[in-house]
Amino acid sequence: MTTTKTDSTNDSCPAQALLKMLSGKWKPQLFKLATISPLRFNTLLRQLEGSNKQSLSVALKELEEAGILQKNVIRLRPLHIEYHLTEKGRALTPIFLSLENLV
Amino acid sequence: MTTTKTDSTNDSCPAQALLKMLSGKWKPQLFKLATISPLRFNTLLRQLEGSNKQSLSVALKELEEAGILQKNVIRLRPLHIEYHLTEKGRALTPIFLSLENLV
DNA sequence: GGTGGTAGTCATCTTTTTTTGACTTATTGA
DNA sequence: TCAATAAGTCAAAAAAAGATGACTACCACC
Repeated sequence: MTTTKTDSTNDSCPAQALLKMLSGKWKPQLFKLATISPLRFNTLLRQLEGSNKQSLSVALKELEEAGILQKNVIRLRPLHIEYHLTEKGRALTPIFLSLENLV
Repeated sequence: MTTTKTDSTNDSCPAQALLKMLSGKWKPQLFKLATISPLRFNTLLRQLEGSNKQSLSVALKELEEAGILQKNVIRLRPLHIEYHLTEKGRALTPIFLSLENLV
């Protein structure tokens, strides 16, 4: 069984999944904020007007699954969680900036 | 009427619209194919398995409106139309490739 | 044992995107 | 003028993404 099925959706375009993931609602903002400082859930919820728990939760989880953000639990009084850029996330930063410059 | 409304969706993230546009279904493939040779409608329809007229039509139109592709009418026997990269589209190419290398 | 803060989940509803299939326009060669 | 090919459009349905509001878990302090 060699390659019989032509999966034109993904085969030909490795960037597709990454692009789609990056472009989901709130994701570009989250990524950009993360290049500045680690993210915290309720802070984001207040910061990003019009956002909501569910969407942020999903967005953060997907950025995490894509290996762009990493979750850190911080044992403080009311228990904090911080999301910060991974190495892959940092590698993405200059690409993101050149995209912005193109606009 | 100065800026009263805080449009946090776009203000803070110039790349967002471009990312969203680029990530629509079929768009990354169309872009990538266009970096190789000009695109033709029915050829794409056969080439991209699972695609359909409507989606390709919309995708091509949006890539055109975004200034990435340009439409050329070629007066041949059954009338051909070619979509080719604009300068902006060519500027995007290296960014696209670095995205692919990141995956 | 009740209150308050952080960080969520869950079911449901709404909105946006994508697909389907029938129909349209333009040109040309027989 | 009829058939064939290229390049679409349009209305409707289906699927995916996003929003809403209620609820949960964990800890600490009073």
